[in-house]
Amino acid sequence: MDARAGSAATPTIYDVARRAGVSIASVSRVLNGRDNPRPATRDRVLKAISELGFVPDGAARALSSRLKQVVGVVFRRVYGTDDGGMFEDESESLLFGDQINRGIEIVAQRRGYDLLVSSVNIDEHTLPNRIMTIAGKCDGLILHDQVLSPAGIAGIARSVPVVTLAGAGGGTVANVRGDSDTSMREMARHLVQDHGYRRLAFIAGHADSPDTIVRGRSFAGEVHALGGECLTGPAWQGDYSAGSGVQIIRGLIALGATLPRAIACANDQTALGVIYALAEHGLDVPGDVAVTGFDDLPFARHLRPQLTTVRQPIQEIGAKAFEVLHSMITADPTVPTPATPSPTAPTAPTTGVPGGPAADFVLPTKLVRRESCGCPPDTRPSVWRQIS
Amino acid sequence: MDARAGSAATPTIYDVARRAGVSIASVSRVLNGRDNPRPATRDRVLKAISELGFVPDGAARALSSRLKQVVGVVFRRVYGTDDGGMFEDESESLLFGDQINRGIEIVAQRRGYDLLVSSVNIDEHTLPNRIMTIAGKCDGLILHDQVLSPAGIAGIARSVPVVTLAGAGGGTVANVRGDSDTSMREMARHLVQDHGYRRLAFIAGHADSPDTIVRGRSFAGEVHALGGECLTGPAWQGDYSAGSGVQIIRGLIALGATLPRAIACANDQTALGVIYALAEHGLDVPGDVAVTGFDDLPFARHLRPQLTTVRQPIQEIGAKAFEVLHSMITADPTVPTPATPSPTAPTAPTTGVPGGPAADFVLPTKLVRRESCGCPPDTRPSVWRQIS
DNA sequence: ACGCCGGAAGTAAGCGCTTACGGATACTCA
DNA sequence: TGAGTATCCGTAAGCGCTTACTTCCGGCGT
Repeated sequence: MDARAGSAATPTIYDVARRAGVSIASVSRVLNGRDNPRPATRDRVLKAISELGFVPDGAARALSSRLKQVVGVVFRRVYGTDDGGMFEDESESLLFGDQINRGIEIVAQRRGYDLLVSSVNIDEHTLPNRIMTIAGKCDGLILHDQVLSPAGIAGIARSVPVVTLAGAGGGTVANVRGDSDTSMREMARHLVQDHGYRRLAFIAGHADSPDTIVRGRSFAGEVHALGGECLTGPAWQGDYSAGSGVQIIRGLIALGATLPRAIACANDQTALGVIYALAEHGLDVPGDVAVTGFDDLPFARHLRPQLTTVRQPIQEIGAKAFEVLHSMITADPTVPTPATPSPTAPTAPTTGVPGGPAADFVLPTKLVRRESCGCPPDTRPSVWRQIS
Repeated sequence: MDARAGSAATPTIYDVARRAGVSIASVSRVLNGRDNPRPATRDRVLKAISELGFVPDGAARALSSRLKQVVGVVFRRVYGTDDGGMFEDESESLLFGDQINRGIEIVAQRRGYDLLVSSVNIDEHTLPNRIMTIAGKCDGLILHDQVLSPAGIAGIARSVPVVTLAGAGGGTVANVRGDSDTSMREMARHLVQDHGYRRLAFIAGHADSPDTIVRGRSFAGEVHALGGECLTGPAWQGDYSAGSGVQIIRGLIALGATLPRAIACANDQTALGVIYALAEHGLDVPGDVAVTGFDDLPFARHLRPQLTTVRQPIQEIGAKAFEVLHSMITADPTVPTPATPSPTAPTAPTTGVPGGPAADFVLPTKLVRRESCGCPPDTRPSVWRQIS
């Protein structure tokens, strides 16, 4: 009456049960560490499991328990501006986004979750489908910056909890980001007041990235407030890649433009490109032009000159994103959140209220002064050169 | 008779069917792009789907179709030797392994598969469980070097197709790796014949990593064959981290040992550490000691001196691993492979025979001569900090 | 006109688990 | 000793899909 007689196929819980002489319920119980089964039974089951090399099927488990223990992470496949070779690997090379993923993974693991990662090419025409497929395979989604339009995000947030990174948040989607505002203002003050630069510029990242918008606005705002001048606009539009930094500087120089005394970049990679292009033309950093970054990626302090930048708690951002998502997942018994986002202050406490309104979590950042802004080089033996 | 009346929960295929006035079978058919449903029907279904924001459940789909369209990737969480700070981020920073994952991901995506990534701490006591859980969530596993003992690998390979990276292969598990032998012999020849070095050394990676074993043996073998001397042994045992390179050199110098004229390292990161430690003691590379790496990670050519190393087709290795795994998955109708591995030549053709014996795929590598071996420098500018 | 045939759509049987329920069994205590 | 109670374990009903099989329907040949 039962075809489950064979032993050829990968073993199922039925095979284990038969072999151990118990019911599938008992097998399931020992599998899940329930304490009902008494030791003797448990041992027989365990024995059968190992003899058969049984591995419980995650799909069946997920279907039955309504929990996949998988979170999806979608990030953008980067194709930065091509500068002709020097940085071609840099763009495919794993930086900011990957560090965040690492942070997510480590925390997720502690909760028994695994990461389903997927990079997307933003102008892929099947994008909606791709994201849908991914959403179907996990309990929740973490979306990096610039992978989906706000409308698209809202759409898929109808069926799966979603946390965005450096996004806008709103609706039922939560958002986690570093505090760009405070630190970029501090950066402006440092450059204008401490170093006395009057003519500065800001190189932006992807045009519609919330982070770059805040960074640029805060920086320029503070510079102006201090009586300085801050160049921005199309000529200063980059895309977060080193290549874009190179192109912008080369373009400006080719046009015979007078460079500003200091250039703040939307991120470290752009700064890397800028410094490279400047060196190419014999310009000294910070002697002729000061340059700063944002993120404080590991390579920032190996650069020459060491890069002044803003440290973001990268892994913490990832960790926070997971925690927020996790609380949405466990608190989600299908009760759609009433919305009404509530921006939270830096070092924001967790939403707390399970199922409560989605929020915007902003983590503190920190200005790291090194050499590229004009500060004196660190003279301590380099081995001890810590992050201060 | 059916409780599926509510509309609060996330919609299922039943909700879509009801709304479109068709059966669930039809919905499923349009979902899977079958051509049966006629346009009119299809449109109604599509409409219902988008109105409901329906996302098919991956677990149910997987359970029913016996295919999850997910491959697991397990890699080791690296905690290299601590050198006191300078390279602390390097180890958590994403290098070789991540590049491979990227390669896997891109190819997997083309086949509709997603990646379930999981890092493991090798001395975690729940490791077997962790891996089992992961295995249960995917159709096949790609195991990076050093994540599981050969016995452990064989065990889980009983229930899921497995491909190892830079492993040993054998049994039913396939293996993919770069050709360390040919290129390390070439490296030895270059160092001994072209540069005339007679006294060299090889710094190994993790003791039981197949790759480092081959690298060391081939290098030393060729050096000896050419009449040179090659130091190896405990004093030259590293762990693939920059920190281990630093410690080894410091140790040697502290002991007052006479350094060899050239040091070949098991990978680029180790070389980075070695160069750093040498500079620390005022030794010039390659003037006093030549140093070489392996992998050709992006940073290798930004080092100063630029690193002579062996280029591995990193992303290709990942891509190949996926392709091999994929063919195992689709050819696996539960028929255990008869074993008998058949080593394949470089640029190995795919196993071909579905369900055929597992194999060892070795991809070609290439010696990249830059400055650290003593060759003349490339003239492009470098903004990367001199390691000193 | 009738029976056939082909394609569209529906019915229902699982896929391999978890778990609510309830039956057995073994203890406890009056 | 018998009822009451705790424990252990088995039965069976899904979870949300895919798909083999069946039904239905309209057009065809003769």
